[in-house]
Amino acid sequence: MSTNWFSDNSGTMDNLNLIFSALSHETRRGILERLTLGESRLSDLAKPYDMSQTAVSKHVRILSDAGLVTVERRGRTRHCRLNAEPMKQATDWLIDYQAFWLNQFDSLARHLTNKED
Amino acid sequence: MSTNWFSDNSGTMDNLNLIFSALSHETRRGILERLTLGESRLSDLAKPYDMSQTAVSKHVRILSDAGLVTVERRGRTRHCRLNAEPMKQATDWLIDYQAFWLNQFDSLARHLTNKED
DNA sequence: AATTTAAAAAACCAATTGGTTCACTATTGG
DNA sequence: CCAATAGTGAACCAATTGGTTTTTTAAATT
Repeated sequence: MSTNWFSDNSGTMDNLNLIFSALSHETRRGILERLTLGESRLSDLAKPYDMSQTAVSKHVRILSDAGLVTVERRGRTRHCRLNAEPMKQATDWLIDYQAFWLNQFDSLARHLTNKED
Repeated sequence: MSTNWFSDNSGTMDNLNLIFSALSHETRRGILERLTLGESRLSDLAKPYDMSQTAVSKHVRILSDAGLVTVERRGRTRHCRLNAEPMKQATDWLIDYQAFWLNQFDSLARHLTNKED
């Protein structure tokens, strides 16, 4: 697919892999949702979950690797906050994709209903 | 996160896991992009890729499990086509999420610029 | 009927994921 | 200084992923 109309060969594909992969786990989506309410310490982030803080820390790391969360060290605590800009890459892919698909669907619908082609 | 404003407890989370996970691999996004051009046999789908047809078949299976592709058996060939409706779930999550985030950002911006709060 | 073709199934493998526990490093507070 | 707190790092584990090759099934072709 290297010569497809969608490709850009600018390294954003790798980002998309990381971003979609990060979004594919419920815990991580939960963390992101939580962070829309405002910045949070790691330990606070971990509280609602029935898993070790170490596990949550790993999830945060994955979000951070995907660029979706930034972690600022402040004393002995880590403060996480959203960085939604990279998320836009994912949204854009989906929107573009849907545009193409809807277009195709419209063509099909036009064809089936014989309205204007 | 079971009592979060985002949750719906209606099983769509599992779908989101499958959908985002399916989207997190370049080959699978490539297949979807290819399918926006129209339906395709599995063997044709596999041609551009430097991997076995079995591997591509597995990718298609993952897309199919996520509901993004439907496979119709026609004689000895399998014909794949898009089913973009489930994709809307992913788009909706991202859009909703961005809305919340942008909202938060606006609040922050207002606060920082001291314009109206 | 025999051969080729399309695709899945099965068995296998290395690498990754998602979790654990335990040890360690800082940092804060008494 | 000492104890408690916040967090990471390392080692470990079972399950999953992404690929392979080989086998099998079923349909099309000759």
